[in-house]
Amino acid sequence: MDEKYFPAKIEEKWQQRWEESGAFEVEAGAAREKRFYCLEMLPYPSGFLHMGHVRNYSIGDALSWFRRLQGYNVLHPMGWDSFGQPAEQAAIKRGVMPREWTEQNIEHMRAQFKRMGFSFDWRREVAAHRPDYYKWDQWFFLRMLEKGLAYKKVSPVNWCPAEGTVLSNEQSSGGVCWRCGAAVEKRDIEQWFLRITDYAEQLLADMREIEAGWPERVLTMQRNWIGKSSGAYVDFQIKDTAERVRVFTTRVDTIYGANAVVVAPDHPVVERSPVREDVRRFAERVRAERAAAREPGAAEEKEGVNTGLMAVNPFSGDLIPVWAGNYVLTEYGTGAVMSVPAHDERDFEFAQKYSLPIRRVIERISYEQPPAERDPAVEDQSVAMHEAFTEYGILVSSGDWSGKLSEDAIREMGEFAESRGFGERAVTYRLRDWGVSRQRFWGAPIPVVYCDGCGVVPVPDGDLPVMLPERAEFTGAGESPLAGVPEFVNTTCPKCGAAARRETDTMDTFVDSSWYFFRYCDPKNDGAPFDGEKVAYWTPVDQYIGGVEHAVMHLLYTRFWTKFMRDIGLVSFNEPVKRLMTQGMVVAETFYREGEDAGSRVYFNPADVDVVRDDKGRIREATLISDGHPVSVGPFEKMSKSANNGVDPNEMIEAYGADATRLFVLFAAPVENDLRWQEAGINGAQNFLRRVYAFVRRWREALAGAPADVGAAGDFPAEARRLRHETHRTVERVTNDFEGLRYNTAVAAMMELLNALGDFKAEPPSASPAELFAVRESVEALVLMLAPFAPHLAEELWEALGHVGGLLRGGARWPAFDEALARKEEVEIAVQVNGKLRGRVNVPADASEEATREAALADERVRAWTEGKQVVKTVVVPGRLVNVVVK
RNA sequence: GCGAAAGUGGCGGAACUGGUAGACGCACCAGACUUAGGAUCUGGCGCCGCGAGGCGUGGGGGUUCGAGUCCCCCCUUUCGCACCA
Repeated sequence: MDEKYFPAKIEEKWQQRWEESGAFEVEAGAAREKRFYCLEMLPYPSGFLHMGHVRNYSIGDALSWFRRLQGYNVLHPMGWDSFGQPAEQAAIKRGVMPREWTEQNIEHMRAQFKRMGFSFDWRREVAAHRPDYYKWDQWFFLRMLEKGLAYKKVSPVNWCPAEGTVLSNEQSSGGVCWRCGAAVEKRDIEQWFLRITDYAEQLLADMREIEAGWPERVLTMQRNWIGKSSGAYVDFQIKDTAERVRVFTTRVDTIYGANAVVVAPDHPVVERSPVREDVRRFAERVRAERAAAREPGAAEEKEGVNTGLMAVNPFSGDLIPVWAGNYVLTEYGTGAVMSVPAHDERDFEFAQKYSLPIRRVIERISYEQPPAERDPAVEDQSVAMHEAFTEYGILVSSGDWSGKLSEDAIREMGEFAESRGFGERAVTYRLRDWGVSRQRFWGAPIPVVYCDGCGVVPVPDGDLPVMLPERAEFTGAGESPLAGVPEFVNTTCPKCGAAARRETDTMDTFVDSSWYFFRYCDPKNDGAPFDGEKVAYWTPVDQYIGGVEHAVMHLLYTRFWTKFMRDIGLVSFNEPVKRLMTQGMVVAETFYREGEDAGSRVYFNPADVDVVRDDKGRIREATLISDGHPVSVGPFEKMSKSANNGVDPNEMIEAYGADATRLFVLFAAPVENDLRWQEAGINGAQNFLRRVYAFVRRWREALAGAPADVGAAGDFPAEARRLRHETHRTVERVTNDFEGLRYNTAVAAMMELLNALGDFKAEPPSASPAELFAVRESVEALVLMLAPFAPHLAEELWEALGHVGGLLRGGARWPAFDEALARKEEVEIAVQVNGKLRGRVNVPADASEEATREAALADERVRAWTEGKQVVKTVVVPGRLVNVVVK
């Protein structure tokens, strides 16, 4: 053992050993109950590891080590979400082909992962861009096509007219092209969709199965995203025409209060309007305003135009006007609503603005007096209504329905509409079908062929994969670069053999990530996406770890994909992930000064900047320490691959070692909190490791002579008993903390144990067998518990303590704790007088209530406070406190 | 606007089902060892007070022998949804 702790040396040594021994390579085997699938969201191979990655994978790696040491067969794989735009951007900017660029990045990042010492089974690596992977994307697509779950429809995309190219939502944010600033248009193109809406109900209902293991917040977001809403369609006849306008409402019970039908500005019924030119101009203006709006979807002031059309309320027979309104969305429901200002906030606002009548038809249920029936002849019954009454209640002024409760009326009126043929009860969802077409090069080609004679023809399974060409023209303009590769486009029809054209759209990269973790179970299979038995052994995933930003997209898609896989017999469960943990972001304080060149900024290392904060913790002033001059201050910025201000993990590894870096990110904050990166803290982590190292080095030789079992150790003196108690208590705490991924407190507990070891009085050369036993037991437990956080050092110390074969191959086991030893022998009891802490007494842990009370009352300080007072009562909480109430 | 979560020292954060608030660490202060240290070790470290003691978990009220924890009102922050009919 070296005199000092040299992380680089130790880490290199063990990374090599792990590689040679295949320490992290696993196969299906053992009992299913003793297997554990630990999964972290796979990264996009940008080429650089950032602290967010380090955090994400340190969390999973620690859990994997913990389970392995507990004797589980642990699958902990890694792969690459390697399709997607940045590779095409690199091609446009630097002329390097996407495949080459991606492979280089993967090489680089894999090396970085290895330097971090993450315990991945690299033989199982998958990468979305490799044909042996995307072949199965295509295979799944064909299965969906067979089941009618994949279909084509015309749908609007964001289109930059200046460049003639399709943009993603992100690229067209603010309604302008991110590159040239031209106003983005909506253009209709035919695109492929997957019918996720067929699964809307299941996606909601099956949340029951994962409620216990998923963060409430994620489930809520998914629930909102799916947006189930039960109500009814009702048809309003348009007077003097054969047309009907269908509206969707959840509150059909309020229909007698409808003062208008309001349609979206581009609703087809507008064609019938005598003032359709006005409405068209209105629609145009609304569209323009939306495009110019800074935040898309932000609420605008309600506006509308009276179309001059009249509609018949099918329940009451009332004739009401048809308006076009900017607050009615084309995309939701039927693009038309009935406006009931008395009982809907938006309609109320609209009615106020245009002075439309407000008719109250729902009253709060009152048990004292029956609701007042209002005179139906009087239009404005908004007496004392300052806002809409949106609760359920009792119907009034509603013809035969008056007197009914909202709940009953909603059901019965829906049924009534159905029986009369002017409506139906219905459930709608906000969830849309999943558009998977991308007019891009770097994605899995959609495996269909267009033939003049046969139409849309699926590529036969035997012809998969439809390979991406190696090269293409990348200009950033026009349609998918694939369309410019004749060898790709021109093919023959699989059905009739005639000349045909391939689909040039590729799939959304979320397709790749919807099922990748099944492929890890059987990554080399070339006859099927995976072997059913292998997947049955490993899945569902026991613990999934990733960022909240995937709460709806990825995590909803993968649930959908799993249900589809179940329906075609590939898996036998409903939900792919039992437990989900969403870790917080790593954020960095960045400081910059505007540079010489316009728009350029000079960044400073946060460690060199002295900060003054206000009482809210916000930065008020920052001073560059090196030269004492003030610099301007930036807000906290998210450290991410797109930000060039991140902390480079390589620098951390070089300065402190991978072990200290890992330990620190897990210790610095609870895993679900955001972590503000402050380099100052990391030396604390390194210091801890150094002290563990020094302790082992000091005791190593003496411990070799420690008795092998308790029996041989003899009697334990008080101090050794105390140490054993600390050891067992710490093992208990750390073990429990692991179950809840509470790494910060687990590390704190280990630090306490080291402090206890440091306080241990005996010196190695003169320690008694019992003392040696206690120290050895403690140190070994500490080293084992350290393995998930600092695996290199743990291996090194485990070896130094005389164990051979390494932690995993050598059969080391997570320490067990003895319940009895984990309990204290003697406890400190707080003594309160009238609820105020006045003293502390020590009593045996098993002291009776009476004995505890007596000890408390006998305490000198307590007596000073109770002297001459009457003791009204005493409350004794065994093992905790005594409260003496005096008067 | 609606919904959810959260407010604890200078900072990150502990505190099991109501029971000793501030574990552990960072930063800071003092001392030791050093030619030196941004290394290491020892001690201190919520606020006020010389002290006894008092105050203290965003603010206000309540329940209780006892409240960071439970209840009510308010404030602030973060996140999500944002005209979803």
